[in-house]
Amino acid sequence: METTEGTSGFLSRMALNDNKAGMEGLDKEKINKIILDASKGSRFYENELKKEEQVNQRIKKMLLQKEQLTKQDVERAQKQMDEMAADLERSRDLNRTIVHVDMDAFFAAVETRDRPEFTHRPMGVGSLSMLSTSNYVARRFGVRAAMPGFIAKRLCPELTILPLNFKKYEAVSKEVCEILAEYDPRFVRMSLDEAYLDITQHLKDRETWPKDRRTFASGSFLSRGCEKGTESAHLKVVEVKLEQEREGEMHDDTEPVQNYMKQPMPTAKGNVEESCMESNSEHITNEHESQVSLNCSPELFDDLPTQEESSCAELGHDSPLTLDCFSDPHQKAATASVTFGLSAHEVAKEIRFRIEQKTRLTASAGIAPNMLLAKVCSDRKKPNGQFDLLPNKAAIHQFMKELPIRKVSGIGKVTEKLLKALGITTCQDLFEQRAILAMLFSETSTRHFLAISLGIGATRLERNSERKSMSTERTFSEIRKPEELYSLCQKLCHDLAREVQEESLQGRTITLKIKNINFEVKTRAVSLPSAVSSEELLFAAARDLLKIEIESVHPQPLRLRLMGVRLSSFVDRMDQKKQQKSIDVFLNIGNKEECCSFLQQETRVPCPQRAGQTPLSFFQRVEAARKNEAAQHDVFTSTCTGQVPDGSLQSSTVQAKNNRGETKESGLVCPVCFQKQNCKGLYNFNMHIDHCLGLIYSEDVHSKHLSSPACYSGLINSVCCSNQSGNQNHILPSGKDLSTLEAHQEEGCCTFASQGNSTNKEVSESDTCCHSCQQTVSLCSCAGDESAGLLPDTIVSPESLADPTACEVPSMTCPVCHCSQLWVDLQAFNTHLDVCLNQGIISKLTSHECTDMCSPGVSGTSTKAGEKTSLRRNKLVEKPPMKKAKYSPSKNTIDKFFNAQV
DNA sequence: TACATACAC
DNA sequence: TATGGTGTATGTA
Ligand SMILES: Nc1ccn([C@H]2C[C@H](O)[C@@H](COP(=O)(O)OP(=O)(O)OP(=O)(O)O)O2)c(=O)n1
Ligand SMILES: [Mg+2]
Ligand SMILES: [Mg+2]
Ligand SMILES: [Mg+2]
Repeated sequence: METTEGTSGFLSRMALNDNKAGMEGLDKEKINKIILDASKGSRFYENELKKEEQVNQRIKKMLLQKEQLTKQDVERAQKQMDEMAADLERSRDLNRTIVHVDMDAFFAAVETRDRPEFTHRPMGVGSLSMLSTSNYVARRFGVRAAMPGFIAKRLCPELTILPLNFKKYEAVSKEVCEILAEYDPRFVRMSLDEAYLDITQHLKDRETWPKDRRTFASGSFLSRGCEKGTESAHLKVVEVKLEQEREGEMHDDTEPVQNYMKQPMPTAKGNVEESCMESNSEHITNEHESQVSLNCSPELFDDLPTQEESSCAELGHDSPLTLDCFSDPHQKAATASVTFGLSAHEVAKEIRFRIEQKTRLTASAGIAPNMLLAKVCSDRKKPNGQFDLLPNKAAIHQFMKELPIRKVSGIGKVTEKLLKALGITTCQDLFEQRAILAMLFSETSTRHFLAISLGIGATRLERNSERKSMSTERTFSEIRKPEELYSLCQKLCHDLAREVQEESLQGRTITLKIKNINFEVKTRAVSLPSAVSSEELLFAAARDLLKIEIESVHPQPLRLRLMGVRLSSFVDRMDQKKQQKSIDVFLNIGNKEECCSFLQQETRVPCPQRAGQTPLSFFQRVEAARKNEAAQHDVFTSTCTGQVPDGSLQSSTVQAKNNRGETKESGLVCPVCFQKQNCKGLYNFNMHIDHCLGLIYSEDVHSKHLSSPACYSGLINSVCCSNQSGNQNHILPSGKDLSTLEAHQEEGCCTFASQGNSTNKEVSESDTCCHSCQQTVSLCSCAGDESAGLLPDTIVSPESLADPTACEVPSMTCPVCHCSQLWVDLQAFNTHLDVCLNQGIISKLTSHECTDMCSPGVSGTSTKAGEKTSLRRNKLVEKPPMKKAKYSPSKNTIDKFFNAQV
């Protein structure tokens, strides 16, 4: 409060533009007042005030700190910053041409396309509770994304709110991406409606192209897009022949993009006039609006303010145009061809043109030598425009000089306010205050600020990195009954588990998020010793966290308005593969050269060199594996004496001893230790196998559909990982030792410790609990779903079975009925397993897995999975020294987005 | 590792 | 009546 505006700061800070008021919109005062009136007294508002106060405190502290800085401090910092700046300067690369493309009022535009009656009427997309976005007409009234619909309605009673159609947005997005890919196959999608392209190579290629490759038919009518086009009445189809570079033009623009509460008044966009302003003499930028050159939808012909001429003239300046007005606006077949030039500017125009042709939606673009600048540029001439920043230092400097820091991606509401308290508003200020900043902010922030102030950003597009977390959350009307809270929590876990499993992820950290009815948010997290993905284990953890929260306010009820569950700390792709596929390796041990080498390489376990020899039988392979295992860990002391008659079902002749010399009878036969197991159901059987394999039971067992021996993790994993960081053996927690565990197992548990060395009592932490009886971390007890015991989830997609010969399947022995046959192929074996399991569950052993594991350098170039390939490669790309705001939301699923507004 | 904050769309 | 959902980065303890 002391620092900036007075009361109700978060509302009053709105720096609204003045605007044609009246019918055309509202002015800033009115908007502020309406929003304030609508918010005042609400729990939401109270919480906003609270948060704002915290920020103010932070500012206060910061200023205090600033006062105490000595001259020497600052001088020293100045020196360091100058060095850093020089460093950054040296790293500046002006040789790339980056384009940022962003669709205009995206969701709203899609809706408008399909319901043209909203073209000129204020409209928002979402619900009365929350809007995802609004069209440009509505924006004149202050209606914004992330604003609740009911407040939007107060701002603009005429507002129509349309529900979300996420599938449509996805479809459109895909269409756009198809175009973008032609200019840069490695373009980076930042969200459904925007992407970065590096067109440097395209520009070179383009030079050599025949003209017709830059020529496009202008077919049926296009939406003239956003309301900006409202002013452009006359359809002009053009033949653009631009080979020359245009004169630069400087255009200053517009309101900061902000939270709706602080949003400046959206102008009715005087872009047209502005774009005709005389160009800056320093030729800093090129900018150009091309909507005029694009088509309009038919109904636009009726309205027509005519400030267009000047714009046309401007357009003509850089584009020799042939204007061809339609006489009949309803003649859909009218066409003209449009040829675009060779420059980056022309490329962006071409892209936008093609997007509009294809989708009937408009996009804006920014062209600059790096991502940071391109992003700012794309916003500058919105909607339906583009802004072009020349790749030289002078131009950039000029551009940055007046640029409000808030315009930069990554600088948001709070940072803006913090910096404003230091007298920093523009990027130039940011540069000038660098010494102070260095003293008050972290090195990371300081560096970031400095880079921004210099207009230096990433020049290499990094492929979206692998996801780090996945979550589901939901807002609801107050819930306070514990039963309901728990059941909601379970539902969330259910949903999350499904999606996690869809991506074959497993994570170790579960985070519960809650928001109480006062909008106070808390997160509570727990990290497990092993990665999980099942509903049951997620819920077991989340439930415990929730329990703590409920108890913490007891006897008051925990009154929530939101709950969410997140999974993170995913196991590394390779590690996961090891886990999931180790049974493959296990079964193939001694049989596949690659597997052997893999084993040797990863585990330093001596592996018999059997390449080229007769394939081993299943038993031989199992035995070989066991010997390796035993040699390494000296755990499996039992010997396999089992000799199973071919074709025998439920073989009762198998003899196997566990490490205490006990013999078990009846039930399923473990394919690893050959003990017959008395486990009730597959659930326990699976757990036994996992244990037998020596791996921490990592829960796949709960998965719904299916199963695969390929998922039994274990033997290999335990061998592979026991000496690797991240999966070390743990010392048994105090109070427990192996005998405790053994005693426990004596009590009827069918599992036994298989990991670690029994002599020194080292054992995997997870072994301290018995998974079979579901006392692991007490996680499973709540699931109560033992009957659903399934074999582990397959991580293997059906297509990976496409080539059953890739890994030979000689005489496999069914781990369930124990019959041994010469299977025709993998599929036959799997089919047998299905029948045998009689669970309606597909059990698949796949063939590629082994190969995949063995040649980690080879990315899965498989059929349609280009993405997995790129994800892999991503890690090889070195990070640019300069930090850019990283954001990879493309991982959202439709489901999730739907969730967003339901 | 846990948690809160800030930011993006 | 009613103020979202998903994901990443960073600072701090
Ligand atoms: N807080 C937000 C912001 C955006 N979106 C959705 C709706 C938008 O249509 C889409 C794209 O976001 P943009 O920031 O690009 O905004 P628009 O495309 O709607 O408008 P603009 O013309 O300013 O780009 O993402 C959302 O759901 N919630
Ligand atoms: Mg957009
Ligand atoms: Mg966008
Ligand atoms: Mg910003």
